[in-house]
Amino acid sequence: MRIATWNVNSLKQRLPRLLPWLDQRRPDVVCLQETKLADEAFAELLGDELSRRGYEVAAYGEATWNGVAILSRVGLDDVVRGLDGAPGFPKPEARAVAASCAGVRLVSVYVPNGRVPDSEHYRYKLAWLASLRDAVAAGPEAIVVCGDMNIAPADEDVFDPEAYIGQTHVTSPERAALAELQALGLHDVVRDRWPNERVFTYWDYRAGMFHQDLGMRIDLVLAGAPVAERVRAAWVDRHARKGTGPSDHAPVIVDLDEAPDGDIGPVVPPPSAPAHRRGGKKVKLPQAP
DNA sequence: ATGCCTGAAGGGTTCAGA
Repeated sequence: MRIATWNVNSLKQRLPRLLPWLDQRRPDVVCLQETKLADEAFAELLGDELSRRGYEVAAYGEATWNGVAILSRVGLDDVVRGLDGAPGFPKPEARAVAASCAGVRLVSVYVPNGRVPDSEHYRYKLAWLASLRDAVAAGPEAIVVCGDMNIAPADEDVFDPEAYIGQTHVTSPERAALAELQALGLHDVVRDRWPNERVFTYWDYRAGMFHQDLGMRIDLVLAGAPVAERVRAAWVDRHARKGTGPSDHAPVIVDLDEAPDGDIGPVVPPPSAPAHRRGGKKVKLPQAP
């Protein structure tokens, strides 16, 4: 079974990239973030295109901002929109949707950005993460939390740790919240597979950051033990960040062995690992206002 | 000068993103 997660930064704008990508990579389950579409608009925009490809859809969106979804062609049951008891800003935002697909509980999440440490937005982010932790703790072991965590788990996950000191995405409380989530038994399957590689999932659109490989790894696939032990491949699809009209995030793709009870999905070999070197030149970061 | 790109809303510009 092939699982993918992708922050598409507007489904409407990304349609010319999403559909060919679905046909090329043929994921069985796709977790999307930043769809920026209300559910009716989602269905109208790509309901037909997705059902033609065999996908069922669990969308949880709103106009303008946020929005998450799960696409599955291996079953889609017990859909839950939002997180129980999660804070809003001030109203609940469309940042989590869960569904069961071929025996795996999937949660597609778009964690609040946080903006500036100690701001209201930052406290909202930490409170939201606490709700996510509680939801995962109440869920099954065969769970995968996928999505844009808006946290770089370690200094190795940003292109220049010194430039990020004091910035959101790398602060201790954020990393501690992520560690709490992982302490429930979730494995960061991409880092586990590539412990010493330079691996990013997000590159700012500006200043040629992608082409210099100056990015961050903030989109994660966190798998419970029964799923993590089935991982056969876990990689970032950088190809999807190239060319015309890309999202600023690349998809993360994870292939699982068939489940013990015999779920069989397509098996496609991953591309060879990129020969990136560690390090990179320093670039001045955009400063908060 | 510096939010350098991109998307969205709404209005002739501003905010948000990480």
